[in-house]
Amino acid sequence: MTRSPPSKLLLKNPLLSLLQKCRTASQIFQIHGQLITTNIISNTFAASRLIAASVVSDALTMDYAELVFTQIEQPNSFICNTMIKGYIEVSNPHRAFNLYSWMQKKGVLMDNYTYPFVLKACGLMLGLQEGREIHGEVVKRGFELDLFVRNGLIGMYCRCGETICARTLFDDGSHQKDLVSWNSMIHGYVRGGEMGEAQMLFDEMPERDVFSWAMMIDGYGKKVGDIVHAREMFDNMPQRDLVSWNSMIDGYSNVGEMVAARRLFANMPEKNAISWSIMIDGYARDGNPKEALNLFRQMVRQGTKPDKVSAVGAISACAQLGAIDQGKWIHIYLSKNRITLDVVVQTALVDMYMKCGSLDEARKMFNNMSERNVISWNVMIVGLGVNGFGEEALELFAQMEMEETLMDDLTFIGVLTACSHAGLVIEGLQIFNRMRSDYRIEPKLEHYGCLVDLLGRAGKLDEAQNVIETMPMKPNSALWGSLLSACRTHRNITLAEVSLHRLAELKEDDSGVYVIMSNIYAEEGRWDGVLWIRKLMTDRRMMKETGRSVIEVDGGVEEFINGDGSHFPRQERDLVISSLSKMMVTAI
DNA sequence: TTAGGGTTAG
Repeated sequence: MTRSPPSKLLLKNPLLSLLQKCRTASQIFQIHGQLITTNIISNTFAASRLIAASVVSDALTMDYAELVFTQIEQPNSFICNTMIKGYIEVSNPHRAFNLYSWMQKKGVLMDNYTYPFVLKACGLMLGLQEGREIHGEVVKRGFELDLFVRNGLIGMYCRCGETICARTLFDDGSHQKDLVSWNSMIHGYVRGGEMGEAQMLFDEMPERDVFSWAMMIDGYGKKVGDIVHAREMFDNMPQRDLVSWNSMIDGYSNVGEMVAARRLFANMPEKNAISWSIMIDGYARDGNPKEALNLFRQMVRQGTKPDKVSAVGAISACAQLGAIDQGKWIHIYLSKNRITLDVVVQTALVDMYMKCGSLDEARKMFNNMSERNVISWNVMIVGLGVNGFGEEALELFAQMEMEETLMDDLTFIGVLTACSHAGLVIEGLQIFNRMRSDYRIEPKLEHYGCLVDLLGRAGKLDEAQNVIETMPMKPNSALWGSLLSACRTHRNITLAEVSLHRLAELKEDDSGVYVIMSNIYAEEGRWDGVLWIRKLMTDRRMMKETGRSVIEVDGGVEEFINGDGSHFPRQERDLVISSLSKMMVTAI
């Protein structure tokens, strides 16, 4: 390919003007073909247009742009800038930065467009060191006078948490500032939860736009949970846009105020998929998966196309409810509507299938994943563990080791839980001991909890007690509770009483704890103990927590509450129970 | 001679 200046003829070339209007992949393919046939592609300007069109198009991946890019012998700055921008858009800041380094190596001159892009890439990959080097380069080449570049620098420092460096640039009076400079700086403070600083700048700034307001609402609502100030901002905002409504609703949802969130959601002038996602996720997190699913169904009915995020919320609601049919329905819906099943959605599906007990589906999904992150592995290991497939969980853990996949503390909670459910005491102990030495992960309270559970279930009660008493941090009620349960299984009254005593000291002796203790006494025929506990519970007016369960009935979710006979006529219910009991007896 | 920087959800 040769480099040639664009002739007047080329500028007017209908193919190139058409390219700017192209949005679909097939349109771009067609023009690409014609550019090759006519050899117009050998012109750098024409190739730039093609790259720009493919980067802008939603239908094409960066792979396609890369394909065109690699065929250009001497890419100019424009082409490189467009590629860097494309990489940022598809959240691949590392490739963006690599291309910048490549430009340096090849001697492609950076211009005032290159720096804002590549600085954003540095901010996104938290590459402070790289950002600093570029800052030096910018100063050396005199680009710090460019407002876009300066704002790029401020943004980069803010993203990397260096608000002080950013502020120095911001406060430098010898250069002009604009609304974006102010907003970038405020955003930096908001990210770090420094709402006082953010507020001061907000009050000082000469003009504000919807960005400024939305950031403050988000900062107060989500970052620091100060819902009162967030609402004040929202109420004072001159012209609310969709984003500010979403931010405010998200703020409420974040602090668990779902009633207030729902009220705003109902009153908002227009909704998008994000508004629905916030509510679905909010309900799912707030322990109301039933309502999360209702909203998801409503969203589909009302014609808002769910995206990946809203689907993940709904899938996790299904997982909480064990609503396998609806989970499958969402899975099919996503495939039918060509919504990409990325690693997050796939992981949510694996988790859902696991929690619903469909292990084969979960395995199939996991095995077919082209990309896995640490969460995907964790979900699989935990799922196998709690479903009693401890050995398989250990195999996966070994596979992770072999593939040198990054592990985190949840991985160890998963694998230790798996060992404990499967009675793999020696394996569990070995893994626990290797946490610090081999993986540099400091065992937390939860890991000690797993260890106590592992030993307790295996009947090694003294060793479990020893762990609790010698561990480096203060044991919590879950640990003593776990030991108490183990004492019940292995009939150890003395240690059970010690555990109960410790739980009482921690003021965590709720009704559940006493019910277990009472059962232990009863199983040993210690009726004096049973009476003592019963009296204690009555004196303290302790109530047993109401038992609840949910099942799927004809595509809906039904909740059953212990003692509430309103669902079925009593006779019918008794009939079902007795036939189920018979089936179970026959099965055994 | 094509383009640019600052908000929202896992």
